[in-house]
Amino acid sequence: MSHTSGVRQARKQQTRQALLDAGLRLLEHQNLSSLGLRELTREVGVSPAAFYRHFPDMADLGVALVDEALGSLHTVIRAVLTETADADELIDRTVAITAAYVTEHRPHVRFIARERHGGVTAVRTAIAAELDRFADEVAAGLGAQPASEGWPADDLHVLAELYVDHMVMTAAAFLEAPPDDPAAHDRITHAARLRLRIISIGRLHWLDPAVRQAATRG
Amino acid sequence: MSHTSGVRQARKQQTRQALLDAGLRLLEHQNLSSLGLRELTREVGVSPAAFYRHFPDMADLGVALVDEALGSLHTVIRAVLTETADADELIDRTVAITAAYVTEHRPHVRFIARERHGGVTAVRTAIAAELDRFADEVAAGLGAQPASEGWPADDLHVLAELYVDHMVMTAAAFLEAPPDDPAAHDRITHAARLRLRIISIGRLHWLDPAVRQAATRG
DNA sequence: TGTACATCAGTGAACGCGCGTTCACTGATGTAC
DNA sequence: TGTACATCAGTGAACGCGCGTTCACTGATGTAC
Repeated sequence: MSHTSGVRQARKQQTRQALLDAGLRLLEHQNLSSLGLRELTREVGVSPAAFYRHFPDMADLGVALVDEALGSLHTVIRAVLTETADADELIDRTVAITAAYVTEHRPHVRFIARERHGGVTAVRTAIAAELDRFADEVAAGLGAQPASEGWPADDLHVLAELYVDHMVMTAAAFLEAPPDDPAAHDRITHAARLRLRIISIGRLHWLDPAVRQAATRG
Repeated sequence: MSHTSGVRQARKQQTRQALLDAGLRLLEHQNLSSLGLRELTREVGVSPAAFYRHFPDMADLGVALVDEALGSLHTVIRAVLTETADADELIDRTVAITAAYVTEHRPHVRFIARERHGGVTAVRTAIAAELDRFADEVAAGLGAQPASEGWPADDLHVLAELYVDHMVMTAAAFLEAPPDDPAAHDRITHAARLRLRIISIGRLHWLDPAVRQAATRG
């Protein structure tokens, strides 16, 4: 029978984690497609061949990093969506959580932003799949709100994608600012809230014919 | 006196352009940070050393590609903003122009999406600068509209950035779809219009206290 | 128009270097009895 | 508990290869007179 918690397994996991951590460190200033296998194992302090005990290639390590970066966010998103009823509070909490996530997981967020449209197909696909799942969860959350009455499911999903894209956009903005610049932090927070509120208001009046007509007059 | 239109200059420009074109071709499936100098000159059919007659390094070629990809869009943006008064028409034209630009300049758009958050600082900076200029132009256009009365300049700029980011987001969506898939094209067009309309409606009712209060009730 | 000299885009060879992958191996950990 | 064998994460040497950069060069184009 195979053992899953022995000393050997634990040590293997440690090395695997060291590879992921070192990868994230080295990817601060470069793309996954230019990260070298030897460069990575040198950083960790193992022989180049050791890499193959954990990943078949770099793309595979990248996919593991995607999971590490985004996998834990699903429960957070569901919690915020179900616990928060008030729209303004939801916006503030969403922006605050995004800011906190960037502060605490800066290298992970940078990796996602950098590889979302990067040159490694498997990684791009993995990121897109996670973001799609986020959109599904947000769509489910929106669908449960009274304000969504009269919305076609398709359009509700477009709206959910808009919120997700906006979250990513805000995370990227926090990323570009220096980590210890309160003024920049506040500016980005303000902008993110403003944008979310505009979308929220637009959403609420989407089905109001009088409002729609006014909107077309620009 | 230096000659700018001689046979020699023209031939030099041809080689330079061949390097840019080949670069764009090779960057379809990889990042700039992993594009090799020899790989590029091989594709063009010149010796590796010839590269240095045109660019000091790959980052510099990347910056030239940014200019090629985004430089010509400023006049387009200004034209659309000043010529179009009706909001719905502006939305439709913006989406149509975005779709056309992706169709006609697919490799350029892919390059921008890929390197916007990529590992080459000089290129990232150049892209950010161009997008900032777009936002300035959009902000100026919005400021000239009667619907912008009562908006602080800062918030108007946030709104302009939202429109620009949305344009990039839409371009990325067109990019991910197969080039010859009318159904996907229509779906993305519909989603892009819907999102722009929601933002447009939210913008118009931003300063309406009754509407804002309703929005916070979610 | 012709001639003598200057410019300079592109060449081709050479350099040292780090790369990804393979392989037989070692020795600590795990298993069976 | 002790022993004999199996497993397997990590090693270290070796391989062929393509890389970026340099340099003196060539020969077509440009300039001066």
